[in-house]
Amino acid sequence: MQKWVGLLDCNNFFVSCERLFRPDLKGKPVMVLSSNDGCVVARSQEIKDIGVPMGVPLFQVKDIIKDNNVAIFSSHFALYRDVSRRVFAVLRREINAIEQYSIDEAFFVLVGSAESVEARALVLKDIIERETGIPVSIGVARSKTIAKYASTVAKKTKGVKLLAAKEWKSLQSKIELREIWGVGAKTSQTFRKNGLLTVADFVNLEKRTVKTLFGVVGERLLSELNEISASGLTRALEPQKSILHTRSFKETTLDIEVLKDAVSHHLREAAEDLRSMGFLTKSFTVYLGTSRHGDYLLQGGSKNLILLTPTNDTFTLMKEAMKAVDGLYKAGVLYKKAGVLLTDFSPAAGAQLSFLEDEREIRTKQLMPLLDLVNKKNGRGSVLLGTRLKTDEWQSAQMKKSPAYTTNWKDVPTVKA
DNA sequence: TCTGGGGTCCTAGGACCC
DNA sequence: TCTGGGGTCCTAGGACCC
Repeated sequence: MQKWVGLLDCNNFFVSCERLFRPDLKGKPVMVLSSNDGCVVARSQEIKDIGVPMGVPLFQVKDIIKDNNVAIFSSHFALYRDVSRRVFAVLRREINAIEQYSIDEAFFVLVGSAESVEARALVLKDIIERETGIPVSIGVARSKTIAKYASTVAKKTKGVKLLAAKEWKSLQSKIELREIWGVGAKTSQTFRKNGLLTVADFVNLEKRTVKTLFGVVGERLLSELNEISASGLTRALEPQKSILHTRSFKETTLDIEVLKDAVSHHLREAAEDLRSMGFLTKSFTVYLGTSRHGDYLLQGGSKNLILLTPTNDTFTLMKEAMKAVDGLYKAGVLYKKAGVLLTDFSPAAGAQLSFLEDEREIRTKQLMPLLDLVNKKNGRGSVLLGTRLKTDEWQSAQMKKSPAYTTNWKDVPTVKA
């Protein structure tokens, strides 16, 4: 029995989510923008065909939008996460072990002959599309990296592609290394310097040579491209290792109070995520950033804070975070971004009690679950800890956001008969 | 005028130790 | 006069991904 790796990939995922509730946009050009409506982060097939690249700033494609009557949406993550959850719930029901790799992709294992596995993949695609309304593609091969490539072929053909040894070998001299998952701009440049352009060039190298020139990453890539799986579905079982909350501001700011407002907002949300995952954090980082474009490029900074006792208590974290902002802040610098990164997790259940914990800490600790419950019921941010400025100076601009069709009762569509 | 946010893994280099 | 080297642990930052 042969063991295969499948990769399920949702087509133009954010666009497909928006189209679920706007069926009139099927077959029409649609884009989804990043926060602040800054760049294009998802494109319908029609937009890709016009030649709009991924990640391009919105202002550079204004004319194209006008000329082609493009429908535009601000990104709406609550909606995408909810649709994602539905898609992978169906996949999980059909295939017991899956490794969700991103909001719109998951790996899984299939066992059997090439013919039977391909037939199974076609059925899976059909079931998911029928039950969720989201179009998907499936790539199948003997390793994740090849399955990933197969899924790009699938998108251009009937939606499912199984790449077995013979066909894969015949393709190798036609596939550039840059097209391979894990080979970015930097790595492909290094490859080129060594005279390696295609997959065929690379897989013909000695294992020892690859290790010397390209390290463990290169070595792993070599075996993956030689149909020897270098990583199983291990990540499926491993807990998340960090939580990052950050956002660019609408406008730059000189004001430390605005920065504190933003940092405390991100910290509240990150701590809420942490609690919902059942973790404590022992180490976290506060970032203040400047614009990536302009005079203050290197003026930002970050501070890593190590806690005496692991915690998920918003108050305890907040105190430290505000001190960190005081330490990082430089007067006269135009800030454009702030964020919080939580790391070094441990399970909240059965955590050691600290003798240093005072009365207040114990009381607020009991408050946290209640706070999360209220916010879950009434929407994030309905009850807040700490002060909150009246300013929305640091918030992001979202001009084109779709209604919260699936995550907020007031936006649920009604059917009229 | 206008350029995202949320992740993972790896590596180089400093601090420290014997 | 002579002035090690190897190990570990940690962190910041790079590279990559969607």
